[in-house]
Amino acid sequence: MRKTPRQARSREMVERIVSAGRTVLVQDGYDAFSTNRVATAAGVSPGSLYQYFPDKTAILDVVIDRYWSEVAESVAAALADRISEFGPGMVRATADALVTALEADRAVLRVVAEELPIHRSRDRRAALERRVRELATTYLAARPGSTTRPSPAVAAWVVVLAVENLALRWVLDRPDAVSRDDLLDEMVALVGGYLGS
Amino acid sequence: MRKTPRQARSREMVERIVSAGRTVLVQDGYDAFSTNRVATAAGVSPGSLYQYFPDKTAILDVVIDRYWSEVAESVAAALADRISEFGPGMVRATADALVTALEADRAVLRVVAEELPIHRSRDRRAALERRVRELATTYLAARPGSTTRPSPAVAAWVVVLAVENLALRWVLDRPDAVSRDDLLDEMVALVGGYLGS
Amino acid sequence: MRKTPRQARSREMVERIVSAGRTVLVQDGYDAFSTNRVATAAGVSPGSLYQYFPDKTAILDVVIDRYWSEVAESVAAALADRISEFGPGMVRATADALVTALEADRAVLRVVAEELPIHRSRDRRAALERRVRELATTYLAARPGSTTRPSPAVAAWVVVLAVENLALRWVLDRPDAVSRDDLLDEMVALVGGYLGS
Amino acid sequence: MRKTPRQARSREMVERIVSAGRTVLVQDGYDAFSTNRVATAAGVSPGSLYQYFPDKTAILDVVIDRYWSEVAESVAAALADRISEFGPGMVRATADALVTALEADRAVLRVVAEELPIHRSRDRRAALERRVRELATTYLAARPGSTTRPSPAVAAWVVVLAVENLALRWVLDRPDAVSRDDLLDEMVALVGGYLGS
DNA sequence: TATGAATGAGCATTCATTCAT
DNA sequence: CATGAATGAATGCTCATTCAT
Repeated sequence: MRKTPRQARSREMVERIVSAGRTVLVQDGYDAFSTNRVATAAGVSPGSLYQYFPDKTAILDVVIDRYWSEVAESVAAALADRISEFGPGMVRATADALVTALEADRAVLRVVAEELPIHRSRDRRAALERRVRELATTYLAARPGSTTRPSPAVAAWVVVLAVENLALRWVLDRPDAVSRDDLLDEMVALVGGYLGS
Repeated sequence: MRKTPRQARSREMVERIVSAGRTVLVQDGYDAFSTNRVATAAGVSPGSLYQYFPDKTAILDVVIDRYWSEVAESVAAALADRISEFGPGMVRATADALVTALEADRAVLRVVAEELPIHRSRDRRAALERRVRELATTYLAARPGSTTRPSPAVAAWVVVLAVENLALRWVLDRPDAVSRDDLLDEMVALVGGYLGS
Repeated sequence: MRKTPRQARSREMVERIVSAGRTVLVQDGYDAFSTNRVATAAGVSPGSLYQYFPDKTAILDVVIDRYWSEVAESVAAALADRISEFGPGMVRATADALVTALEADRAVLRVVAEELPIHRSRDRRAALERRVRELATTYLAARPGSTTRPSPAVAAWVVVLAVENLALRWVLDRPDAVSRDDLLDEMVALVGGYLGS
Repeated sequence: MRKTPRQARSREMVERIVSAGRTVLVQDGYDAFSTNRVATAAGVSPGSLYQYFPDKTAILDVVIDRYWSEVAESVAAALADRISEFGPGMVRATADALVTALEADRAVLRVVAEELPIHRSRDRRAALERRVRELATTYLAARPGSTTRPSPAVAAWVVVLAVENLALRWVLDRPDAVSRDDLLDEMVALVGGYLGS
């Protein structure tokens, strides 16, 4: 008698493996992220990994995907929430959501953003940026005092990248001179000054 | 009669090895950066590598160092050149120097900035950022219309990171929507707006 | 239906590897005792060695252990068998057992006793000596005509070392002047004369 | 102007190299006895070693030879000195000389007798043994109460090996239970008892 | 002779992947 | 499906020896 349909058991296994992968990554670092270690942590045999993932990197990719998806979800939600409310409140709320999301799992962030080669995260980060950029472009095109220069697309590119990287570096480096509030203030000032609000 | 003094022959070998390291890195990627491959590319035996470098990472470190040193030198020189000339000209010239320097060897940049585990470049990039940030802090503290908020240190942190990352991403991603001139224009606008010029 | 239980397969592999190790040691010498060569001789891949042994020396240790264990077992058994029977019969029987045990695998003895750095065998030989010495000490303390000089401990030290080395050298060097019977006769005379029987 | 004839300079170099070899062996151990290390210690280049020695082992052989030669010289001298004086005095004096000689350079003995494979010393030790054995055989054949059993040759083989190994092990292991005087006493007793003096 | 840079075969070990059970 | 023993190519590195200078 089968307790769970095949589909569900698959999901369970994938879940176990990904979760073990995350644990190994966080606790032992990227260099220790070996198939044997992940299999052991997942309580399965090395061979079983290959029933659910084509190779080692596929497991890692899911772990990374998951992290950036969560960040993207939070940020997009915050931005969408405030998109109609023109002005600095929206910038601050979005930046706040981003910092909060990045900080939610600093253990993973540390590995993903410092130990891994960047290209492992590239697609996911690009997706996050594109998503936010599109919302921002739309917003910029629609806002009342919209001028012709910079074009909404270019301005969105600039703003999104600047804010994203400032947030990332702040979370990773925790510079003494800059408090969380300072960070948000400066981001608002940066964006505000640039867009000439 | 000695054709080449000993010192020079050493330098030659180091040069050959580092250059081969660069080639391997660019052509075969970070994962293929093995001592045997570097030795083959350099046309020397594996053992010879160890006459000039203590281990594999030392070779890689020189390749990386070399890249970031060139970037740092260009940017610091451009900034120092224009530091007395307050205003947008300085920002544009510095950003221009940075983009030019980053573009000088895109093949290496691609590997160094995307394939390598980030911590391999971190110290070098941190040094570059610190150097520019210190110049910027000094400049900001000295400029005529200096206000109290944001503090020079914080403002320098924001400006340097924002400009650096924008430049880096532009060189790496070459976004269709943003021309080189657009990029420089936007950087000037971003910094100018922020600092309230 | 499982043909061989897991345990047995493990033992089989260990056996194959140790046996191949012995072969390599005997046929190619200690210097050629490399993991690759042992693996080839065992008909397994180099990686498989490490499923059963932590490193190269562990394989060698088992080969050495095995040899000395067999010798120790034979000698201790012979000695224990005759320990109650005071006098020359015991000495002869024990020495005989020792010579027989050493001769059982002269090929291994040659390598173990002459090619290996001595410290590789030291613990095992020391254990063998200690074991026999303790039996001898007990015997000497208990025997009827026990005198005070030499003390049983000292006398046992002398006797065990002298007999062991004579046997070892005889087996290794096979001196023309000394037949097997000569050897045993002389050992009995040596020990008998010393202990003043 | 040549200060020293070629022959003499050769001797000097050989001396330097052998002496450096001894130093490396004693201070760094057998595993560190590499040509580079010996060359450095001798203050010459690795290549120069090969002008005086065919290969690495030849250097080591001289170091070992030298040690055993000194031991052989002392023991043979002591034995020759007392050979006419029949009885225990001779045994004691010879054994004493042996122990003294072995102890004269325990640093070398430690390496030669514990770290090196025995076969490296074999020929030299065999020569020492043969030399002493011949003297002993002659002595035994000539001594007044000479019996037919054991034959002088066999008796000499037994006595020389037993005494040599007892001395060696005592110097190396320094057993608590056996003082230097004990050792000599026991040797005299062992030999005396055996030869029926 | 003396040099010492260069050699390169060889080593012990790892680990993603496979496949017979 | 799950297993896990077995694989074997590949790794970083060493060091006795050579040979052009």
